[in-house]
Amino acid sequence: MKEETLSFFERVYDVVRLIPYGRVTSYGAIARYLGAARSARMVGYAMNASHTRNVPAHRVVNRKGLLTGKFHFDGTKLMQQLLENEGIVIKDNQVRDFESRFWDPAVELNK
DNA sequence: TCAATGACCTGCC
DNA sequence: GGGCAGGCCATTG
Repeated sequence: MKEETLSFFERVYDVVRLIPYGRVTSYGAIARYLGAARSARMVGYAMNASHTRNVPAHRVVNRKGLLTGKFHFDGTKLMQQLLENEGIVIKDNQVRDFESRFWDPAVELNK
């Protein structure tokens, strides 16, 4: 396997894996939870490498609830199908009731 | 080592 | 209210 020195990616993967079923979070939320709110871009970049890891990146969307990374999946509809499979409604590549489905690790994990 | 990129976010016009 | 640009941090070439 690969133990590339506990990089930020591992932290992101860990949080993403903790996302409950039927819930979604944003890059900024994870970044903020990791203490790098200004590194939201890094979170997205980490997901780019998530392909080599068992990480449900489809549960991670941008601040607007838009499936920005759907293009990076095997199929553009794969991400949407995965979310819908979890009970999440997708409208125009956007998560419906995103605020209701939003899962903030900084709050849920700190509870 | 330096430079450029990146599935973003916030602020300003 | 909507659209545009810049900034930040880490990884890779």
